[in-house]
Amino acid sequence: MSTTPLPSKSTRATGRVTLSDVARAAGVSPSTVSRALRGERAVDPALIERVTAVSSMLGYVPDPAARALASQRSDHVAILIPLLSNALFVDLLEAAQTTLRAAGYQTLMGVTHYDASEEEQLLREQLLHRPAGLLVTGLDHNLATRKLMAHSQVPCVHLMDLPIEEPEADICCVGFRQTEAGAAMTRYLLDKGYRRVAFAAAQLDPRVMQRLYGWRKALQEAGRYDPTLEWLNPAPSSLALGGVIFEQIMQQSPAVDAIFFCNDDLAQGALMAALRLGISVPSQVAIVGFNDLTGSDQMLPTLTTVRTPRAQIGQAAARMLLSLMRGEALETPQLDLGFEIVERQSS
Amino acid sequence: MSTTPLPSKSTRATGRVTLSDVARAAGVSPSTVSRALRGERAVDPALIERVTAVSSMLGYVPDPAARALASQRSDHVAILIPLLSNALFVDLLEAAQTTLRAAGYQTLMGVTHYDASEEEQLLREQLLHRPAGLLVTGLDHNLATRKLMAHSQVPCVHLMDLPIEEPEADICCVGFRQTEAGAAMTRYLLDKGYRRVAFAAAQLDPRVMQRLYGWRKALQEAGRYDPTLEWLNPAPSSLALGGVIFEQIMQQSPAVDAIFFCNDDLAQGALMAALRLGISVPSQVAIVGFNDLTGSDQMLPTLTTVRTPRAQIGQAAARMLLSLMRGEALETPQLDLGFEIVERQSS
DNA sequence: AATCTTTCGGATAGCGCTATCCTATCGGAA
DNA sequence: TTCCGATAGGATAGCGCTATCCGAAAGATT
Repeated sequence: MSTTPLPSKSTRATGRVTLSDVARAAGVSPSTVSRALRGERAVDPALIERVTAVSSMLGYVPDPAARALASQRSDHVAILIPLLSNALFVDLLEAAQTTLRAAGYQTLMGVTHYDASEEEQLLREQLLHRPAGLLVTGLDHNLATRKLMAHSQVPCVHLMDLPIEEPEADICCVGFRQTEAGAAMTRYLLDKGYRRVAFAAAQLDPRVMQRLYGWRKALQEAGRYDPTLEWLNPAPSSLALGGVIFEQIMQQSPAVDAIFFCNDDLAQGALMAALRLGISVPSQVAIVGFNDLTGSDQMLPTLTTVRTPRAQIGQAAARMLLSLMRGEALETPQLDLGFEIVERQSS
Repeated sequence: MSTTPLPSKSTRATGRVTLSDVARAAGVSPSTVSRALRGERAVDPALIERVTAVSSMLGYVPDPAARALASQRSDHVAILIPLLSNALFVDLLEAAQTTLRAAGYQTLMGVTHYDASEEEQLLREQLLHRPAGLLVTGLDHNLATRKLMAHSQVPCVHLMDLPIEEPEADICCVGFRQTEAGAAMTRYLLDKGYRRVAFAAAQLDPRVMQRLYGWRKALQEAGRYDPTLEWLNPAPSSLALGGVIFEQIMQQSPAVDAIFFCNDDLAQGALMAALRLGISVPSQVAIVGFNDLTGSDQMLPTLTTVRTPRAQIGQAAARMLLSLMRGEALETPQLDLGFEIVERQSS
């Protein structure tokens, strides 16, 4: 007998502690280790303890790739958001990721840039990794995307939006009623005595449009709707654009006494423009925004806005997804986290 | 013979088009398909063409999990950044991710919150997925993290920072000289005639400290250094904090005629505070920032700042990493992308 | 012409884990 | 007591791919 028992055929050893190592050391079969560690089926508590002990003693860590290959499910959760340049989505992302990570999942982020076909392509790429779950922003997706989601059988939670119609049982989402929020802010302004309340928007994604509908509804109900009060710009939202839109409105509709911007960045830009132009806010014109983004409480005057529970939405959606992935039934498939009007100096 | 040739033992069929399917259809061996599709070794061009054709006809897509398991390398690239609440890092992330995605890699993002042990833990989790590459912010990491990186053998590029000493051949990074940038901005202010130039900082990460050193050096060279001009606050950076710090400085050191904030968010907060307090910028005191973040050109007055090439850094780092992952030698392992002083109204 | 290299396709053993089937054991019902 | 279903551990065949080893053919060398 030589020192080398077998030629060993240059086996591709990786030096990793494997499940079989644990099984051997614990004197049980690989199946048992696998089941004990995952809490699958019923395993003798004493065995579970022994396996756990041996496993941590050997420093065993399951290989996600092997697990994914064998089970056809990875430990990834895919998340699709429109932009990273909007703090709203970044907050959503961070909250969701933190929650998912604590549960042992890795986040695969995709940025769609509000482009339906880019969204489709991103989803396709993400599905290759057989994610255990899916978080997507909004309820509007092209047909191919919806088919991919349905066909993949991956549990999915939608962010930010709720179905406009009555609850559909088969769709899970966490958000708030954008239309209500738009209407509520508008009513607040009307209640404060403003009579010509303009609505200024950019980006024009579905949620912005819903806020617009809310504004329209509130004005119509008050008998104060006027189409010339709508200022819609499809360009991406930014502070600079807010300033530009503000100047336009002031020039072309001097009778406007309040402007409801669909997002705080536009409103902040408008506030800066007002300072620059020497237009007094709110005495000459009130300015309000949406989302309560960073800095809105630092403006001069401070900005009245709608506070939206982004972090809570991200976290709640992640939790809901975790439930779905565990196969649990949801008590509330459509979760409305509400909003809050934050009154500050600009109105 | 019945219609079922074999009991088939309920084989775990997944319905997926596999590499073997392609091999069979193309009349070659699996090895050849694998090699042809990956461009590995030398394969007859005619065969490559046939394999490619068959593969796309069948709609074959390689399974990343199987690939990762067999090759011990996934198609993930891990990226570690300190925060998502700072637009700087979000820009970095987006640029890197876009570049990596175009090359077929998925990004695994980790947010360290400037916490060394959280960084270590995140890296550990990411390394489980055997990433093909690694992007990390900064050059400062705790020992365990550095060991993990070295031990893992994963190609790594560092972001934002360059080694202070002369180039070290074995470390790859893309960034600019923070110290130089700090000194350059300070010299700019001195050249403009400002005499008591304060430095105000928060967060105090290594890059902020280097800017501080640059400021010190420039002041010392001009014979104007005074320790009471340093305003260092370890709290997280924010607009609100910028306002607070500004008020403090104005109260306690009224002779200061210029303030160099280590980041634009602080400077923006200071500008808003100045408006609120009726302090005129720059005639009473100049305010300058760093990074040229969104909104700095919209302030009143517009903010003088240092423009840093974040998107370019993210992209260049991703490209560098792609080279490393291909095993190519780098011509410039330490890439200095410079900075630019943007003079606006606030100074 | 004979030998030595390269070059390039094929065969196949894993990579580390889970799903599935089997089997032994143990109560409780008949 | 006998039988049956439930319970829980074990054995093992893949999951889909790549790394490695082979070997035949073609070119290079003497």
